[in-house]
Amino acid sequence: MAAIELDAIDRRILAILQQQGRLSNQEIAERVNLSPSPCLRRIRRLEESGVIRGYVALLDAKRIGLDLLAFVNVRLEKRGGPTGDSTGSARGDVARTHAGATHAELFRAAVQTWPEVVACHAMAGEMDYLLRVQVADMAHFSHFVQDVLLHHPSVIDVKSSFSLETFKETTALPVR
Amino acid sequence: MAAIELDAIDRRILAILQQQGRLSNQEIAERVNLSPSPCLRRIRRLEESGVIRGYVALLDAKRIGLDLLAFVNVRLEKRGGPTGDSTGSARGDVARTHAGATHAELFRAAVQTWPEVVACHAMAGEMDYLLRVQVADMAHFSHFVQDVLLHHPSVIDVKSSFSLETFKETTALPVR
DNA sequence: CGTGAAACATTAGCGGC
DNA sequence: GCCGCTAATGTTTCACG
Repeated sequence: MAAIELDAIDRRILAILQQQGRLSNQEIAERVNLSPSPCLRRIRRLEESGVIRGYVALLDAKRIGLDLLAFVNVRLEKRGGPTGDSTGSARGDVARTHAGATHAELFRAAVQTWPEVVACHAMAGEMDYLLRVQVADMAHFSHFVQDVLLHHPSVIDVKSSFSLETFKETTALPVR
Repeated sequence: MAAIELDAIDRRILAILQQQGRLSNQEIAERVNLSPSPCLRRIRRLEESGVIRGYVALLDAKRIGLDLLAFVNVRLEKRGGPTGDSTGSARGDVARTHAGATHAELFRAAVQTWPEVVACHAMAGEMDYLLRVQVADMAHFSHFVQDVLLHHPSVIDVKSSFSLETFKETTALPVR
């Protein structure tokens, strides 16, 4: 996680690849005024250092039938595992079952397995987790909240907000 | 925006490209048990139909010094443009200045120019917009809120929440 | 950093199922 | 319609100056 030194050319390469991740090395080299080999060496260095995490295709959610985007705030049980005894823990106990998992650990593991949850952040403030949920329609969303989320033993309650329209959505981070 | 018919092979191709957007067509063809040409034809069809919006490199925010992720709820003025007379509008007026821009339009245009705002959604419910803001540290965030966001004539007030940790974050949508 | 050559990938045309 | 072959063209990659 050491901060990697980036010069002006590296930043231009990153800006380009954040917009068009499948450009050929030749094309990139041309745009940054380098010949293909040093350009490729820079790209490999950015990949190996972890600055570039990977390359992905972005899909159009509406065109694959995912018309509903919701943000769901989730509050979890704070003490005791779902099966274990939750009362009588000593002060400062991290809540664990005898299986050794806290509510937070169980919830985070479950989140990984739910494909409609595309992002999950632990939040400062009153709500524990913020989920970004992408589903086909309100019927699917309702099913997800009632039968999946609220069914999970660690979840106390949820509050949902719905996106009416997305005006900006980019994976490109500002590279200064 | 017509829904495109996707068969099982199309869905496998999409699943692969959502994970590894720079795989060669040959490699993808092998994984879906097709020869390169029909595989490429399918990919081109998915690109041209707009199911695949594009290809991007994903960067590691921490490695480029962006350590703070915030979600900002923004409430806007509802009536009147920022310079025009806002009182005495007939009922049902969409609030416009004589320049012809509503508060919402001005705000949405401004959002496009702010690189730290990586997403902006119009939300149902009490808050008008949800922004995802990616910055280096609290000093930058504070500057952004005080001098940029609150300085904008259409913004009434903002509420910020901070991500402590991100447990899941994927651009891959479930392709059923 | 750049050059060049070998290895590899893409893509259009055509025949077959 | 959709698949797969072939062959020409373009791209990546690496040893070396």
